[in-house]
Amino acid sequence: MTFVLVVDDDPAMRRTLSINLRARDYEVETAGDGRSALQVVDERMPDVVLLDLGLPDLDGIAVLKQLRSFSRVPVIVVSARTESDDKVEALDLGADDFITKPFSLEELLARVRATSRRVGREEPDLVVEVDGLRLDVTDSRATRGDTEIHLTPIEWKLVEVLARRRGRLVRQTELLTAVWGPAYDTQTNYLRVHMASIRRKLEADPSHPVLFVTEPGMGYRFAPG
Amino acid sequence: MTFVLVVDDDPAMRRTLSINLRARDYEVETAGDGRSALQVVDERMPDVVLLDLGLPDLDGIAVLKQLRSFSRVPVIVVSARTESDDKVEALDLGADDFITKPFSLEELLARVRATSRRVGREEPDLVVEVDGLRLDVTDSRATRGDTEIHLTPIEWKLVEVLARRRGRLVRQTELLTAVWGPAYDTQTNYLRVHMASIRRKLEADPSHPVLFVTEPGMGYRFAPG
DNA sequence: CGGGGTCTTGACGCCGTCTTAGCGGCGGTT
DNA sequence: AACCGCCGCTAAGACGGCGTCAAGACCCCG
Repeated sequence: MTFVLVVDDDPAMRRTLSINLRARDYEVETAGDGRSALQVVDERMPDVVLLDLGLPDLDGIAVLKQLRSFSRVPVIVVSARTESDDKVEALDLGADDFITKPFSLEELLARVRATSRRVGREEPDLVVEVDGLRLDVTDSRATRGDTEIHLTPIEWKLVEVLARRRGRLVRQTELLTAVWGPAYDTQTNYLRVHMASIRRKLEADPSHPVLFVTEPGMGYRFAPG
Repeated sequence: MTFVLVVDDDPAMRRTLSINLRARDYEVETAGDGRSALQVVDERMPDVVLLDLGLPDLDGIAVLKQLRSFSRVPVIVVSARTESDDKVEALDLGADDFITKPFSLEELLARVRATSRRVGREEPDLVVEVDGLRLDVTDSRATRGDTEIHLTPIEWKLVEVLARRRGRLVRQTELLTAVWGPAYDTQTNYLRVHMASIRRKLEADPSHPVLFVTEPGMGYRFAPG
């Protein structure tokens, strides 16, 4: 059964959606503000989140941003605002879909179906060990032997994207959009600088990298072993 | 580079979308009717399809239905009709997103980004193995036995285009536009030079190529086996 | 208000890649 | 037999990408 989290500050809207979703055999949880929404996502891992942008405490956009920092749950943004800027921002921040009020219930349900259709692949814990170095990506912990190695947020994000496709080439554009957003997909000097510091921390010999390999003109590859 | 197929019966719309998408570094192909759209999807496997519902020959819905019978490519349906029934039908038939005309270009681009990000690299691996030589095109990796072979970006692009149509002839014009853009589609000397270095790296006997065959006056063919 | 860590930005040198031009071989045509 | 188009091949120089460093902006926290 699909588990949906409805985030909206309007109790009537929460109620309407709950009733209708439950009638279609969805399991439903609701949240009236951003903080509790984030909490529910963290604790109960819903399959889909319906996120209203007009929330009392946090801006809906801010909620989305925070949410994406720890979860990849599909998010459908619901908003009264039709400005395309809002849509663009939400979608680029990691929203999976966008629907404007007023909407027909059938359309919403169809979008929920379309979005949750893709759900199912639960990713295993991402841990890599290479001669003494241990990278626990899901926990954001790195150790060599017994000593802890500290990586900055940007470094972790890069390592994460690369580790998720280990062995495969990840293009510069992809790394850039993953960390800085689509607008920065030509700023390759960012990559050069930050990949350098990643190597300084993780490579046995930073001047001759074997873990984080450059593919000139294309991207980088995380190639342990 | 993301490869987008634009399906619309209105030439002006096709043109507008092509120009704007190409300006953002998308590779674009267009189709004016359902049949050619299905053909392009079959032959060239785009990463995203923008599908207009009002087509001359087949109904857009019918196109979507047929398309889903053989491909899982992400489809964004574009339509002038705002009826929620249409949206529901399209989404349930396997469309990944729905956007109504008139739309802002930025929103469309954001939806393309969101869709292609979501689907990620689910494309089946394109791997070719011929007596000791292994070409993994999706990973951009080439090995003979245990030794890694390094290809440059241009070489990979050429190999990729050829491998995608393995066995079939690919015209010079097409290779040239794929790598250097439409403005260079007569610079056949580029092809001569770069095909030479591809052969030097990948062919067992570069002076008697069997994998990358020249079809004089027409183009090249990747013919493994 | 001050300080440590992080990120951005620009400059520089090195090195591999791409471009460009020229030459020779091969085959078809007249 | 001579010519012409097309292709393979080479090599030199132009070009651009990458790593590196350092200075300054920024931000969070005390």
